[in-house]
Amino acid sequence: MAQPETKERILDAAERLFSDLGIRGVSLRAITTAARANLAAVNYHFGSKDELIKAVLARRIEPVNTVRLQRLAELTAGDAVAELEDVLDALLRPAFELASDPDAGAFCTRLIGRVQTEADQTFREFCAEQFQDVAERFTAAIAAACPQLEPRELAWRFQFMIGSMSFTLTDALDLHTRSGGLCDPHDADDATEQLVRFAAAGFRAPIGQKNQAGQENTA
Amino acid sequence: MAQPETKERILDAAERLFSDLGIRGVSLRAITTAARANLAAVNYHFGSKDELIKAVLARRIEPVNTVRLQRLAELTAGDAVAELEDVLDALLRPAFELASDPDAGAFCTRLIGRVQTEADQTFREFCAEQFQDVAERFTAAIAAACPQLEPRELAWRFQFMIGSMSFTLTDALDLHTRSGGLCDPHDADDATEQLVRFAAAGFRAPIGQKNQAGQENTA
DNA sequence: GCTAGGATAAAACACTTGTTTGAAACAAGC
DNA sequence: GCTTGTTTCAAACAAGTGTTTTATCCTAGC
Repeated sequence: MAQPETKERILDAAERLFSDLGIRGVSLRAITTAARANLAAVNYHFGSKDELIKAVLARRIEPVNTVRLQRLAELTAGDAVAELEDVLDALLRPAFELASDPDAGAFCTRLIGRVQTEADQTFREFCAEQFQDVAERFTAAIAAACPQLEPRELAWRFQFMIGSMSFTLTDALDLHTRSGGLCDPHDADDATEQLVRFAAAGFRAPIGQKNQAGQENTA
Repeated sequence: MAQPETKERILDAAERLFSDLGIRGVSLRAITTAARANLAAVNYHFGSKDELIKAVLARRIEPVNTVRLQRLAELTAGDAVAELEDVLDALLRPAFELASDPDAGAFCTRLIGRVQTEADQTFREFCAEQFQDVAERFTAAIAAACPQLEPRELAWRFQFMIGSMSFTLTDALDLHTRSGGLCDPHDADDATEQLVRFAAAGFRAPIGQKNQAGQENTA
């Protein structure tokens, strides 16, 4: 084997291009050119473009989810009930830390966040599968930390929190310039603490009286 | 003019297909076939595929933003300071109501939510432009309703709320089945009230003591 | 030195893409 | 009836797509 770098050069280039132009907006020729590799290298090393995409995603998602579950396991060791803020921190911080990684962070989280809402069912499901276990365990931990929270509200609010995270990871709406430089989504500590505080308050919000169809709410 | 329906049939078909397969994942041939129109009809009526996409987006976004601003104007008439929940309701409900529209709702909001995070800069900017005015006015109204909220926290939390909304509108993570049928993102009343309550609590959350880089937070 | 086998290279493959063309169909105006 | 302008249609266009093929390079192993 001459240099095992080619495979990784392709992964890096693909990751970067995907995050800029979207999964379907990047051709193999663009990837191989950026990676200084031959066009056929992708099919040789990965089999197909779809397999390359999955490899790009898995390379980043797996470590993040591993850290998440590890931190959660520490928090709930010995049947302890973890503090809500700590649970949320364990879920959110690994993602934002990846985003602040100067190497590939910005690229790949923009990509991951994007794939979750992207049209292509193939990769949305691929990511959802990878996330399912994490979602279930953290939902349970949040439920334990908020015993008064109804399952319905828990599901809603979990959805909102993941949406906040995902949206911020994609750099959508360009928070940095929109805030006049006040907020930096790539500051992992700040982003995590801001969202932990926001979401924790949301989870602890009182439940509405009416549980079915409702009229206008006027405070 | 034989039947002015062709143009709208194309818009409808495009909207539906875009929401299912993504903007770039749909060919003009697929659109015109679904619309029972000739391939050349798109270029004839809209000029190009890009212009068709913008037309699809604008047709739905404009009315929603109009309603939003109208409702906000009513709330703040006479320099009144609106209640936070009412401001959030005015921003969120029109979007979720569109999503619950049995005609085109589900399709187009999935599309709109998706475009915000989609890679293609062209249409992300197009949507951001349409949303900028709304964002500025509602940010100001929220600031007025939460006088104690620092601009930095306000910007973060506004981002989180829009992310929650966008993510839910796209049907990401499939909340409906994930919650075992408990939550229905297409129930406009429920979705609005759930997010209003969640976000309002988030906006009212206390601000962290430390404003720069932080160590682990242990409650 | 020579040879196997993994890695790279250039070229062609069959196919889809958005767009354009030129003719046909159609309604309305005089 | 003829013309006018709008709309529809089938066909072709040039360009770009993922994939496959065939040959060449290069390094290890003997």
